[in-house]
Amino acid sequence: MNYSVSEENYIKSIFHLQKKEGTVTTNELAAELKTRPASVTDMMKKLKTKKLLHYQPYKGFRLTADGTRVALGIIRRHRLWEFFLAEKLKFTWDEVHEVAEELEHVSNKKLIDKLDAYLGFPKNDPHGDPIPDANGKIDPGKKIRLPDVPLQTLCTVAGVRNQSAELLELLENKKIKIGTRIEVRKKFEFDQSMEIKTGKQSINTISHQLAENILITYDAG
Amino acid sequence: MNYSVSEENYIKSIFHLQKKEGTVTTNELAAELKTRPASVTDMMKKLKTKKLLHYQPYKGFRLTADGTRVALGIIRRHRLWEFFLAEKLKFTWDEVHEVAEELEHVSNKKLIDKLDAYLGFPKNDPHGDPIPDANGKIDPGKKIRLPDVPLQTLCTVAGVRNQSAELLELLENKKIKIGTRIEVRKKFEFDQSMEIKTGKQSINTISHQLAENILITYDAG
DNA sequence: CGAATGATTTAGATTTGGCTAAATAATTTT
DNA sequence: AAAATTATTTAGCCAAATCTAAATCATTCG
Repeated sequence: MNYSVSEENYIKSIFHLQKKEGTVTTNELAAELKTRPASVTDMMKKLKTKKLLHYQPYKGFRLTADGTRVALGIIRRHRLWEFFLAEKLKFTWDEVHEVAEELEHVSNKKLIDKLDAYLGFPKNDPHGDPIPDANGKIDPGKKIRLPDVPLQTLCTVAGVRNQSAELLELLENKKIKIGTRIEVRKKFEFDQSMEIKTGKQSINTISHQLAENILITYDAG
Repeated sequence: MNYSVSEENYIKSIFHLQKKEGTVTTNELAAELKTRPASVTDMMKKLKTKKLLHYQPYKGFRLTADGTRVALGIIRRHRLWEFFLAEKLKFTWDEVHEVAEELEHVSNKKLIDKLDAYLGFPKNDPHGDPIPDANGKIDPGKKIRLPDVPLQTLCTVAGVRNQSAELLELLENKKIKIGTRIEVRKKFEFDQSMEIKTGKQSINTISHQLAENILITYDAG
């Protein structure tokens, strides 16, 4: 139930990286944490035994539901402290991150919940990022249809507009499901089809009819 | 310039123990920190090389001026957070200590000075203990004459009421100087002489004339 | 396809803080 | 003053989190 500063930093980094990539590699994480790949492997084994991680050697990793819950707790603490530092202590918005990096590891739940109340249950930190509530829920952004997403912007599949077997079959074929990270690379004027990148690398072309039935949000958390 | 959580806890405990005893022993410190004497010895060696401690093997230890400065910084952080928790987050006074134990190790100076300002530069924490200012100074209690001190109460010699060679000779003989910890054990009605304990163990009898010329404070910090 | 390249893991060392057991110093008792 | 007791230190281990170097797996390119 309680994690070391080091474990928390790993969990947090994995959370942020997998938001961008879906799955995280050893080298990516080592670069992010300014440590060595060998150290990452050691920690991954440890986090796997704690059931916070899906991890197969050589295959990258992603957080389990438990891991995600832990990550959201850390992010909640970080962003609440950022809000406090900016709002109450008059730090400028570019100073808050560094200080919050230290404060976020104080994980007393009562402290954080009381801080939240004291601050008036803010929805966003000074950088505009959403603050998870005491249950780890992030106020979901509005769902919008894929054709309305700007180019080169990362977003996450949040739902579909109908449940027909035909649509689901197509989605399955294209490996698109709830939670898949999508970036629109090109929109073709001729037929309104679009080229999208899903997950880490696969490039796909989808029709306008399909795109219209895919709902996304910008911040799945 | 930056110390580990473990080092800080040792420094803080030594500070508090030596306030009571003048000098601190290995076993005392081990009991206080719920660790083993052997671990204490290891840490003492380390803190000595960092010049925070006066330490001769088998002879106990006390903080150097540097060590005291560090200790006051930790205590400042602890007590400011306690004040914040009670005053702003509505923790009860008996809950604040435990949470402040964690927050005190976040040692960003700007954070603490801004917190101090935000709180209105409080002089005492919710337990009534004095909060050192940004320079490590504690608002000194009033100096009072030794005969006015209640029995069995620890206090610290803060000055004398005259500078005569005769008085200084006597003080030297009784090993009483500025900073000496004193506790009054008995007061004899007959001649108003008193029995005092100085430092760790030595018991002394001093005359009323002498006692009247010794000034003390309750909290030397 | 198979070799080269790059990513990842294994093996072994280091640092920090802690532990136990044994040795030694200091103090107290007889 | 010698013996017994208590306090303290030394010696040798352990675990966490890191590192470097070497080995191994996976992929890509000629």
